[in-house]
Amino acid sequence: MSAPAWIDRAEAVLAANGRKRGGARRAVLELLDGQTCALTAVEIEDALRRASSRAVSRASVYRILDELERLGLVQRVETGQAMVRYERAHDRGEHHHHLVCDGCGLVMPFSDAPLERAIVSLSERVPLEVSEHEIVLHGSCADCSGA
Amino acid sequence: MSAPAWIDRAEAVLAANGRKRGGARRAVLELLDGQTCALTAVEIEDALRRASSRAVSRASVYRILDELERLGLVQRVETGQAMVRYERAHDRGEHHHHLVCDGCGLVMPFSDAPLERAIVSLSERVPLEVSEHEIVLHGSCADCSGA
DNA sequence: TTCTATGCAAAATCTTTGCAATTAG
DNA sequence: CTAATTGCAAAGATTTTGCATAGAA
Repeated sequence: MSAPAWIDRAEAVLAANGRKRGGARRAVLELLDGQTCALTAVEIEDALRRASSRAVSRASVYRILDELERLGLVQRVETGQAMVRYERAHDRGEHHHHLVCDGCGLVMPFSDAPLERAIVSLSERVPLEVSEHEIVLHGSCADCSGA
Repeated sequence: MSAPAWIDRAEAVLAANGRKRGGARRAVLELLDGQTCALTAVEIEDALRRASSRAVSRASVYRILDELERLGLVQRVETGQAMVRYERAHDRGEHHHHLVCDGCGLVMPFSDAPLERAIVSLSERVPLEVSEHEIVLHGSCADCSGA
């Protein structure tokens, strides 16, 4: 899948921008590289603290995420849950969006080719030079619908 | 357009839920009814303070928006600009999404039938009982692209 | 009267900054 | 040695809550 390892590309981009390596950022990159969906800054901090990897201060998590976002290495995901979520920027081709259960807060990824085509087509007819798009479907997951 | 006046429907729903009328909420409803796109809580507060209408405290604006949202009368819009935006819930048929200029923060509405069809179709194939969906296209507006 | 609506100010959250110490190149 | 990286604590910004008063039914 991410053969050219996203994490390697990230390090390359960082180096190209005159950045030096740091343990905190490395830990964040490794964590994000292993995720299948978006995490909040707090979830990232907690995961790093627990997962033995290496604890990283809250402020650093924010600073690192902010920087990675500006460099296009991670993408913000607004799920309408008060906290912003971040995830690895997708390599061309793999691209997903999110399903959010308003009952329990569960966030799941999904992707749909027809939808992507509709977006691409639309992007050319709109008064904005589109660079990104985000789609979030809200509803009730199986567990919450049943309960 | 909104012949059955959204504002009247809102008052009806509120009454049906045992709510009493209040000047602050009325002012918020009137303001939202006249908007073509989403506003933040602060923008709403400022608009009311200036527009002579009636000043409403920040806390009340939040409480009112929160309540209107739970009753399905207004919809939250996450534009990735730190503050949540709110707008009148759309009557069936008219339904729009948002274009956000990451350069200047401009937010514009747009709608696209093919995209809506793709969403509806997709909603039936997803592991979530979908009740809402939100689409945000990010990019650079004419002014910002030129400059 | 009784329950809702509001304002004000304090509190809670999430995020950003300032500063000093550390570390990569 | 110089500039980037981090942690910690303080500061900011946005949103929520507690409490007392005013208002609608």
